[in-house]
Amino acid sequence: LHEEGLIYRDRFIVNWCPGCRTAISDLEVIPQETQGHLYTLSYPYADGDGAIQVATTRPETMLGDTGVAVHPDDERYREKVGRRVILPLVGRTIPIVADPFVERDFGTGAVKVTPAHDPNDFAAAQRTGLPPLVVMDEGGRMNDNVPEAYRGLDRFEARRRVVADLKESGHLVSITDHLHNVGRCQRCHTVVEPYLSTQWFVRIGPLAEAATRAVAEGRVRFTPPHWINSYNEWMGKIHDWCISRQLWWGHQIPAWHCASCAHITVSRETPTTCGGCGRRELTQDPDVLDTWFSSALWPFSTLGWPERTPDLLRYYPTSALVTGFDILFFWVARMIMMGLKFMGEVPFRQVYITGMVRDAEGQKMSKTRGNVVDPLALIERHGTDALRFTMAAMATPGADLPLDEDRMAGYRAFANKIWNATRFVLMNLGETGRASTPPALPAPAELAVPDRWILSRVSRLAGSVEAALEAFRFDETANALYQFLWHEYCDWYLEMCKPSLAPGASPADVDRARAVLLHVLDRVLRLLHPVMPFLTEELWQRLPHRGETIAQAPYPTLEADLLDERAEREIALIMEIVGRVRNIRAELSIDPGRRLPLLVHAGDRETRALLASHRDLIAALARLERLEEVESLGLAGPAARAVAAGCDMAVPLAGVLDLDAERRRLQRDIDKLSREGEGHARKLQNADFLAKARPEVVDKVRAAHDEAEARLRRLARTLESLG
RNA sequence: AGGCGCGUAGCUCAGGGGGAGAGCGCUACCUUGACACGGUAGAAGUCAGCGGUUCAAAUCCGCUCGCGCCUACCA
Repeated sequence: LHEEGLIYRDRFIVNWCPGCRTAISDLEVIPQETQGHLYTLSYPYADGDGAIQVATTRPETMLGDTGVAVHPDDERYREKVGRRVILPLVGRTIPIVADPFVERDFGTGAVKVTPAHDPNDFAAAQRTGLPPLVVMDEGGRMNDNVPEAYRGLDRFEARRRVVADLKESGHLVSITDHLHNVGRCQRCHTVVEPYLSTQWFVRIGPLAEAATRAVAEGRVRFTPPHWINSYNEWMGKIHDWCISRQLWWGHQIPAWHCASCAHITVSRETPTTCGGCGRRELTQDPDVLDTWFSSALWPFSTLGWPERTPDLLRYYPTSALVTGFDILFFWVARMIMMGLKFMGEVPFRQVYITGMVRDAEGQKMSKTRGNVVDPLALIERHGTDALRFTMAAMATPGADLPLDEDRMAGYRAFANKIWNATRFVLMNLGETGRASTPPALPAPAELAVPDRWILSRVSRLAGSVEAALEAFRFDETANALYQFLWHEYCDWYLEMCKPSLAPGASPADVDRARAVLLHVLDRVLRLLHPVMPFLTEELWQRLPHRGETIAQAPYPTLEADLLDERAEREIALIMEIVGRVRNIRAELSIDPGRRLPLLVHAGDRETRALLASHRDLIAALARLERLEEVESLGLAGPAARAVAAGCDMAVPLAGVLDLDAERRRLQRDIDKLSREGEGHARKLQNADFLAKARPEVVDKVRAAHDEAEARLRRLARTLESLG
């Protein structure tokens, strides 16, 4: 970079931390809104009466003033330009100059110029030829360039003394409250001082331009993409980067100073002679590089660069960088710059910007801030996997994630649920559990509908998980796994399996159930492994499995031959029937242990066939005494009624039916259906809707409307029959 | 000062032009041989407000209010 003129050494205004006694970059200065004061000072003209008034928030810097500036077009001061004023307390005479950087509307329209201690003043001084005068040392104390009374004083003590003395001498016009941003050191919080010193800089323009282009061309993609705006905005107004630090830790700058001449030798190897005069009295520059400069090289420097090692060739560029937006400029942008510069290619194809974990007050957690929640304490309370799962579940792209311990507790319960589900499977495996490899999945023809249903569902799950991971949707990944494992596998499939595993079940049923239970559990554990690595490994090892570790087991993908829409439809209807019976039981306060008779009138042949083949399953899930298919429900007598997709149902409750409760229950269902039906009807009566909406939407609404109406009629009749 | 994002159930948050969702919490009942860190059923929202686009808006657009963040050399 130095050979190409992209690194240079210059005497320039930098951000200086008097606490750390080093230069820092723009990014390391944290602006903090602070209630301060605006001091208006009066500088008398050297050649006659009167004075010019200037305003400042840092009165101590007046000791380093070498001029006063006004706007060239400001009528009030036009004839003052070129005159001289006497700097109070110091006695130096300094000129009044004109420069367009002055805001005519602010303060008095005249500004004191302290080139060595203010970036604007420095720039203006370079344009107008005012000399810089450094009045502080590296620790922020006034140096020997100020009158003796102030020498050695800390800058804030000097401020008090200067103000007091100006007041005394009549040069202080006013003090007003003033809210402004004060820059503080990111590391030690000391107020940063703009300070003239000699430092090394990166000429950032060409590097930033290439990096901006790479992102614009899509060679690096951002997730979520809106971060590109921030990236571009920063790149657009970037300043040269001060990379030298007066610190001890870091890469020492490979520059050697000659004791005899002013030449500086910059070299990869330690030079033996000065590149300027050829003598041998060389000392290496004591400064080190900004740690972020070294970090910018990380994607290739860690892989053996500048050698073209096999690692470098294979892993550069890498596929994705996962990181936080707080180091988007510090690190990500600079890795792109340096990667393009030295490798001729971006360092990564994708940047996934995570949300920021925040504390209970919504504050960013950081080591510097000291408000970090100890992850070990969270792990102690909820478990490692629960913590990790929570992070994944909360990771909506673009949103922060406030730490929610209640939610984490919920995911600990989920981990416990998985543990118990696996325990159930293990205790039902019999000799299958002692086999070294999992049993083969039976042929589809030998599988029961619930088997085909759960296999179809887990295959679909693998497909959604893959899509979610591809899109960096870790929240969708976690939620899909949670929903499937708890509410499909545990709530329904395990319950559906129990009859097949009960004593007295046929050996064929037992084998079939074992094989499917294991297959699905194995798949879901693998799918879950990236999000709950410890639990899944522990459980997987206890199941019959192939391979050393679940981490190396193939990641499941959608298996099209396992998809079975018919089985999914059938199970959905079974779930609805069972749900209706459970609702009747709960709403009418019927003893949960009591086995109920259920009369069903099927509306079509398909439903009739379904009922016939799943009589035992429905009876087991709904805790029925018997399931009876009837031609008509009219003769059922006192009974709780319900309608499902393809059938009407009645639970005869002679002698115990609470008619009022039953009426309320039915009425509530009717109300709900009516609201739905009205919404649909309104649309279907709207000619514009029928004409302009997409046909499939119209069809969908019409079907939903007809279904709602049909159910509504049947429910209304039922309610009427109650009198 | 510019830029970005967010306001959806009591809480924490998904969703995102056509049926308002999840977890936790809440209510009722249940110790049923995997699991009470559990089960079943249920209550609960003017999707911040106003206006616009559209056959149709929580969803798109504009404005307002509130909150958060980033960037910035007004002394």
